[in-house]
Amino acid sequence: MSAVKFHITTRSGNARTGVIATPHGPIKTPAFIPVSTKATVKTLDVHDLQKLKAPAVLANAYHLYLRPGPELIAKLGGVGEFMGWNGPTFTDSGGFQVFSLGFGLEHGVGKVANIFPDEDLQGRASQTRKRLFNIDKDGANFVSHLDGSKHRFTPENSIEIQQMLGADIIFAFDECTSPLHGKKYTAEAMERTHAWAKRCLQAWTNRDKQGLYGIIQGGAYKDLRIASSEFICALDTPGIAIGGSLGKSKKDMYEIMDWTIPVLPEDKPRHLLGIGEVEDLFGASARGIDTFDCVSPTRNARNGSVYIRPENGGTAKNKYSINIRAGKYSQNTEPIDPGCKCFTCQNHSRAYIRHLFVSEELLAMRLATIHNLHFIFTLMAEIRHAIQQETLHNLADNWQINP
RNA sequence: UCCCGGGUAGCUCAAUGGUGGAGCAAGAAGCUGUUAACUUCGAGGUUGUCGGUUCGAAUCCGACCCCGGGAG
Repeated sequence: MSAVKFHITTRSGNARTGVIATPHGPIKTPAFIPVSTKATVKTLDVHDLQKLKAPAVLANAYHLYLRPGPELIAKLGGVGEFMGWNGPTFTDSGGFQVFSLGFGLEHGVGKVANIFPDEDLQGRASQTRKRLFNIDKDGANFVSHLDGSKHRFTPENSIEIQQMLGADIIFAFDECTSPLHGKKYTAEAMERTHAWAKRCLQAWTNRDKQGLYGIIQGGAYKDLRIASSEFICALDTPGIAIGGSLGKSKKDMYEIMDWTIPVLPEDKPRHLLGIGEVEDLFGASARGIDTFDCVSPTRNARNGSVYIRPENGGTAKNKYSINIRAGKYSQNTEPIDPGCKCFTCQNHSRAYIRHLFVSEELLAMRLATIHNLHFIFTLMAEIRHAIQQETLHNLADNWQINP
């Protein structure tokens, strides 16, 4: 008996709408899942999340393992119960931290294009910091970023931790690579991820309560992506995630999706890890992605970057957000995004939000987070509606996007 | 009126004869499975004014202006 079931409700081209049934309720797809790394969507409480109609939240095994510990969370009823959230929950495996606190920390890079296409590892040498994770064949040793204590993750204990955390959807322990990794290393990491995925499948015993997603790797290499897709799909997990490096540009990212998605079975939910920005949500939904998670809306909100529709004052370079700290908003009485129905825009001006940011008032981050998540959830609802109406291209045109 | 101290970036202050700096503020950019209320960057100056000494003055000298404190 599978804990996670998916059925498609409509199709339009490669895009589809559907419902993922979880033990804590349904998720209408395509859906954006906000990140609640340490069992909180930063600055918000669960009442906010309910009012915003967050479809689910995604917490993190590495962070919750270090603090407060999976035993405690298990004892207190699992991560959802612990944080007072009664909707669906996901946990990430800690695989991303193997990368972000290992290679990523050492070289100052992420999984997507935050470098110039011709920049290489040499050019990044000045940004090196000491890595906290060291990977090996069977897992990864790491030192806690909190207190320097030594720990080890393996596929088996990642799954065990995630079973203790008790989220509805859990992810295989994988190795994420960066756009800076060459094909040889990316292939090694992929093979390791495949071996680990089999071990995760073995270790996954709580099948009637939690659904496991396998994770496809392969970087920006077509043959690797296809091979990885075939391998992971053959494991027959309840869901499939696309992880790893998504290249050095949005074009690369879409290319990777175009290689990968045709290999995937129609009847399983597809999660795109760590994406997205506004354009990405269109492009990936149009290609048949069902769920996303990303820190971008919440982190950007806390850093003063708030989302707007393109007609409301964006620049050619940045059509979908403004920097609300900018001096030019000091007397601006409009809401962040005119027409937005969120609490923040219904009640407060750009001038006030700017003042709160400039004054380093905590409310700034909360109001901005409410806005950005409302914006993204509204966008996802529009995308679902457009898929149902077969008008996704019109919607994209309205948003000045070529997905 | 006299005495003392001071006047350098928006603010608080360094620099004691040898190319005027810092912190904060202000400005801009960035952030994609959160080590992130984070990171990066640029700009900003006739050193109160006028004169003098000196190869060279924020620095020494004189006058004046302004601020603070004290005396009468």
